[in-house]
Parts: sequence; C-alpha cells; structure tokens
Amino acid sequence: MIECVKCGQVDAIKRAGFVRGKQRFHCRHCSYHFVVADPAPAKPARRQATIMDIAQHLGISPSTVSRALLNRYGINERTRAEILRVAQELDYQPNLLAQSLSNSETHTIGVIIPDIERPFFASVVSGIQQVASASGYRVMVCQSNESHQMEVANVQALVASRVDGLLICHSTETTSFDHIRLPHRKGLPIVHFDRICEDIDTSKVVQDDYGGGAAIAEHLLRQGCRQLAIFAGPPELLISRRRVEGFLSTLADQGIAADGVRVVHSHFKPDEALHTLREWLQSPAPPDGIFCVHYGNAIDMMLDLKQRGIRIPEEIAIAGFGEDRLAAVIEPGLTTIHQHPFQIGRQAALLFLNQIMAPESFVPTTHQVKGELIVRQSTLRRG
Amino acid sequence: MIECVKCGQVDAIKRAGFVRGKQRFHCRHCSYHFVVADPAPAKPARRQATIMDIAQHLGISPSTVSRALLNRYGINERTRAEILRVAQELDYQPNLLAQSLSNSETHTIGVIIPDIERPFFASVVSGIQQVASASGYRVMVCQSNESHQMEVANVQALVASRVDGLLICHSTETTSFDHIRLPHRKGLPIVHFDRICEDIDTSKVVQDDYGGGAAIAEHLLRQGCRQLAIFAGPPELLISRRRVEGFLSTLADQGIAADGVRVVHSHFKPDEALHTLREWLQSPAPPDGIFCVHYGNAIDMMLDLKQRGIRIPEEIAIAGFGEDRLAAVIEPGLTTIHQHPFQIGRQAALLFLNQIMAPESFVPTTHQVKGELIVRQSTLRRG
DNA sequence: GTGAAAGCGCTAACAA
DNA sequence: TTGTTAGCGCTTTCAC
Repeated sequence: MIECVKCGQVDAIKRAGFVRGKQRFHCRHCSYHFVVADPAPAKPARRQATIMDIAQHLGISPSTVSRALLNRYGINERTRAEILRVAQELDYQPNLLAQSLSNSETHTIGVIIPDIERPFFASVVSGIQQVASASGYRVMVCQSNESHQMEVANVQALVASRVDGLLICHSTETTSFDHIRLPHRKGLPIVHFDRICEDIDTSKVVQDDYGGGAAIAEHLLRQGCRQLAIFAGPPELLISRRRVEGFLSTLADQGIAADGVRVVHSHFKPDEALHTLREWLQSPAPPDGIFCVHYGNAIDMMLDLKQRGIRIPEEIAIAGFGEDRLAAVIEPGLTTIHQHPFQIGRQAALLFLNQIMAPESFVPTTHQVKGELIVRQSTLRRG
Repeated sequence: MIECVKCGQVDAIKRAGFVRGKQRFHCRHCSYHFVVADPAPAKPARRQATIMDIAQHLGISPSTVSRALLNRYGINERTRAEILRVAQELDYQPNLLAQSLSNSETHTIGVIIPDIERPFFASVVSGIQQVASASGYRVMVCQSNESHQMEVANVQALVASRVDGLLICHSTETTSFDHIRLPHRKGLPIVHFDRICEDIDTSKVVQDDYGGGAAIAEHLLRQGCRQLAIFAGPPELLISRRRVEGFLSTLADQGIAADGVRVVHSHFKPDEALHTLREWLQSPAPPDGIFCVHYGNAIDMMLDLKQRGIRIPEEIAIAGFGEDRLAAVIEPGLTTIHQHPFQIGRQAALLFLNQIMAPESFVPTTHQVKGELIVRQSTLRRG
C-alpha cells in the first residue's frame, strides 16, 4: 500500500509514469505528485549496466545517453564526455537484443550448410565470417546434415531469430523449396551458394562445375585414357549433373559418344564407390580413367586400388573434384579441381552486403567461381 | 491535428493509451474517449505477423494469444484452437528477439574457437551443435584466428548479444584472461575446452594430453626407438606442455633422463618443423623416433623425410597427435592419438546445460576425454 | 541540447 | 478464462 506523502491518503493513489526509473504516483485527493523513496536496494546481483543506469548516474535522460553513445550530432561535448566516462566506468555494453528489436535489424547473418565437418564448408563459413565481421555482422551457422527436414527447421529458426539475411547451401535431399520462397517473398535477403535453387530469384555463388568437369575430361584424354568412367552423385543434384555434363561435352567435342562412357549415380557413400569399382574391374573392358564427382570417392577408390595392387596411374588414372589437403597428401597425389571455398564464402557474404546496402537498386546476381585444375601423379601417364 | 469526434474540439485532446493497437484519445473538453479510424492502410509491405495481428483478427487480447502459443494452462480449448488456426493462416513466427528481451534469455550459446577450418575445431563445433539443438539452443560461432585481440572482441560481441553461455578455446596468444573473468563474475555460464584457463573457476573439458603423450612414448620405446626427439608448441601452451610432460614421464619410468631427449618449441609452423628436422638430421646422432605434439608438423616432416629418401619407420619412426583423416591417408599411415573432438564438443555443451538447468546446485566440473592411440605404419618397426 | 513519451513484440503479474 | 498493464533496453520523433 502506498500512502500519499502529503495528505496520508491511501485509496486515492494512482501511478503516474516514471521519473528517473522510479515509479511516480499521483494522489487524487490532494492532487499531489510524488515519488516514493527507493523501497528495494535489495538486488545487488551485478546485472549488466543499462543506458538507464548511466542516465541516473548523471541525472540526465536516457535518450541523451543513447544519442551520445550512438555518436549523434547536437550533443554538448562535455555531456558526451561525461556519458562516455560513466559508460566505461560501469562497463556498459549495449544490449544488442534491445537495439535489434528497436531498429529491427540484428546485424546477424544466418548460414545453413549441410555439414561443418566437411573442409569445403568449413572454408566457406570462414570466408563468410571474414567478410561479415569486417562489416560488423555476426554469423549464425546451422547444419542440415543433408536432411531436408532439418534444413526447413533451420530456416525457421533463423527467420525467427530475425537474421538480416540467409546464406544457404541446400541439402542433397532438398528438392522442394517452399521454405526458402516464403522468407524470400517477405523480402529477406537470401544468397544461394554451391548447391543452388534455380527457380528462386536470389543472388547465387556457384562453382564452375561444368568447366571443371570439362577440364578433367580434357586432361584425362591428353593422358591417353580411352575407357572413361564417371562416379557421380544423385541425378537430381545439380552440381553433380553439371560436372558430368561438362565432362561429356569435352568428350563429344573429341568425337566420343556419351554412351561410350560409364556413368554411375550414387549418394557419395564409400561402399557404393567400392561396389561400383568392383563391377568396373570385373567388366570385360575395365576403365583406364575414372572421374569421381566427389573427391572422397576418389580417395576411397584409390585406397582400394592400391590394396588390389593395381597401379595408379599406369593401369587406371583417377581424378576427383575438390578438397586440396587430402589430395595433396595421399599417394600418388590426387588430381582434382580446387574449388576455392573460402572465396565462395566471401563472395556469398559480399552479395548479401550488396543487397543490404542498396535494397532499391538491387538486382540478383550470379557469381561464378572458377576452379583450378591441379594435376598430380594420379593421372600423369605421360611426361 | 486530432479533433474530438464528439465536440470537435482540437486543443483539449490528450492521448490516452492504446486499444487494439490503435491510439486512443481523450477529450478534456467533453470528457469523451475515442479512437480515430485507421488513418494509414498504406503499408501493405508484408511484414512478419505478430501476436497483435492474431489478437486483432480474433478480437481478443495479445496476452491470451501469447498464453495459447506458449501452451500455458487455463485457456479455453476452443480459443486456443482458433488462435493456432489464425497463427498458421498468417504464418506467424514468434519474434525471438522480443521473446529474449522479455525473458532475458536468448537460447543461444556463444562459441569461440581459433579456426573453424581445422578439422579438430570443426568437429568440436559439430558436437556442440548436436547437443545444443537437441535442447533447443542455437549456436553462434566466432573465430579468433589465434589472435588475442580478436578473441576479446568476440567475447564482447557475444556478451552484447546476450548469449546464455560461452564455450571457449583460447587462442595460443592468450595469456591474460580478464576478458573472461568479467562476464564470469557477472554470472555468465562459461565452459572452457581444449585450451583452458586454470585460474578461472569454470567447467572444463580437456583432452588427456598427459596420458596421450605417455602412450606415445611407451609405444615408441616398445618399437625400439632410443634417440627420441619432440617437436612441441609454444612453451606457454598448456596442452603442448602436458603432452611433453606425459612423454617424458614415461621415459623417466624407464630410467631415461629428460636431458637425453631433444625438445624443440615452436609455433607449429611448417617451416619451423622443416628447419628443426634438418638440424636433427645433421646432428651427430639423429633421432630414430620423433613425436610431434601437433599432427600437422608430423605430416610436414614425413613429406620431407620421404623426399630425402629416409625410410619411415625403419630409419626414423614418427608419431603425431590428433586429426585422424589425414593420418590415415598419408603413407605410411601416421600413428597418432585420436582425440574424439566431437565428444569434446558434446561434453562442453552438456556441462553448459548442467549449469543452466540447476544454477544453484551447480559446481564447476572438469571432464577429461581420453584419447585413443592409433598405431599405424609410421612407427611399426617390429612385427 | 535535452527531455518526455511512444514503440519495437513479447511475457507476466495482477485484476476481473 | 480473459483482459489490463507494466516492463525488458533501446531508438526516435516531437516538444521545449
């Protein structure tokens, strides 16, 4: 029960706003406004200091403090200096949540990748972070584990967290894209990278998969391979298709028909690779040149070939796509296309920033990152 | 200018709270309360729906909607059903910012690691994410790039974002820990992993570095190595020191004095490793067994030894610590301690959850994750 | 230059 | 069972 400090009345008291963070009361009996003395100095639990704390400390209003902290113009230099001093003293850290809620931007980018443990994605994330943090953005990373359902859940979580944008590489499972379409329609900046969705009008960063596949084919032909085979990914996976298409196109240019090339689709699993390899080896005309759309399968196969005592590259040449470190360390060295994943990440982040900076003039762009053919022993049959 | 809808007065109008999200006015002239007709149906820009939108749609109060959405008890089933229907219809997604601000918890864990591109940390992060997302937590990852300054900045950013906890592996540069001490004092749950700080009373997850080093030493001795050498990290780096200590302790047990073992400190850089290797090889009694505290240096050295035509393990046996994939693929296979980084991540997240769940009864715990000696060809000098 | 007050979207204590 | 109100910490008119 609050009683009026002037007339002692108790039931005519109404709250009437705040003064310096304290409840102000109004007595309707004697028309008197007052503030009760601090009733609870009870909570010494060291909270984070707020703008209000600084304001009270100096006997000024929170809005002035806010302005000073935000470096707004029209503030007395002495006031500003005082405010900064006290802020320092109280170890004030702005509450980004409150800030975000107020200006409805979080300065956070949501990133969805299939699996952070794959070096390719780890590098992409690193590239994104570099650009992001240089521009004052934080990054929230989610993994879909190649599950469509997880991917959808991740998108929802990030949207609910009100990220300022979404950078996404779809899971292999993903064939329907409504979960992306909705936030996209609501104007959330979205950038696709690596595994993109062609049906949505977003900015995209893609690998030159077609060119990479073509380069591998050309190289294998030059090395004298004639019985070619491709171990590919799921048929619905765009990047796999593109690599295969590029490969086949080069062959076509050289007058080699596509049906002369074995193409096996898979989910990139090691046992699938080994099983296929066995079948190839048992066929009447085993391949003398193998292209694995995913470097991991190339390594699976190499280890198996070595165990079988089959010489690489003399009997079978083998090439992969991606992941440089392992390819460089295995023996013989694995010929691959280096993808520059860090650059892919950087580009994705840059496209997002472009869109954020100039939303009106923004037009979705597709940026292509060229791979680099790195020739190692696994394919060098000549010179 | 607002004029009273009853008496037409203009200067006796005062704002008087809100009704259904609309401004309510009070005319002091005729004592009439009113709400002006929606002045601006101008913004069809599809915003995210809010609780208020649902409430207005149904002519009920926002708190009822909130309660229904939060599955609180004491809500009419029919009302709840209606609310859920409309929520679905409007594609309502709760604004996590507002929620967080309101209950001052973000359900976000901040993670600071030196470098996501290192497979060890990528796995740790993955382990953290698994546990976190299973408990409804999001994860925000920052990289320090082994820079103390970046690490401090990261801590501040995460604290400002009001993460519910901090999981951190310090940079090699970090020797002062005040940036951790402050939030720790304010009660922010902090878990250290891998590279810990012993002076702060936090939960910790550590590798059994001592045991790992000991196991390597024992194994090398069994293989008949007698001239041992250690390529270590910075002397101030705890995990490096522990591995070395474990190694030396085993030797001591076998009556081998520590000064009979060459120990070189470094920053793990490849050229440092190669330089040291050259010196060792040129010494009067080159080592026949090398332990690299960091697997990367072991690989650097192996590649160099192979180029020099020095046989591994016959002439020199070599062992590393960590990173299984590369170690398995290089030839000869590299003997290492597998660290189970995914488990380390899981444990760190679990310790955080423990603290969150029962803050009163919480006592900082140190959890040790045992490594696993994986013996491969690089050290097998006997059967 | 500064302050009062509204508002961001939500939860929770209290009242009805 | 529901509504009213205050409050989370900040920014931003608008008024003085």
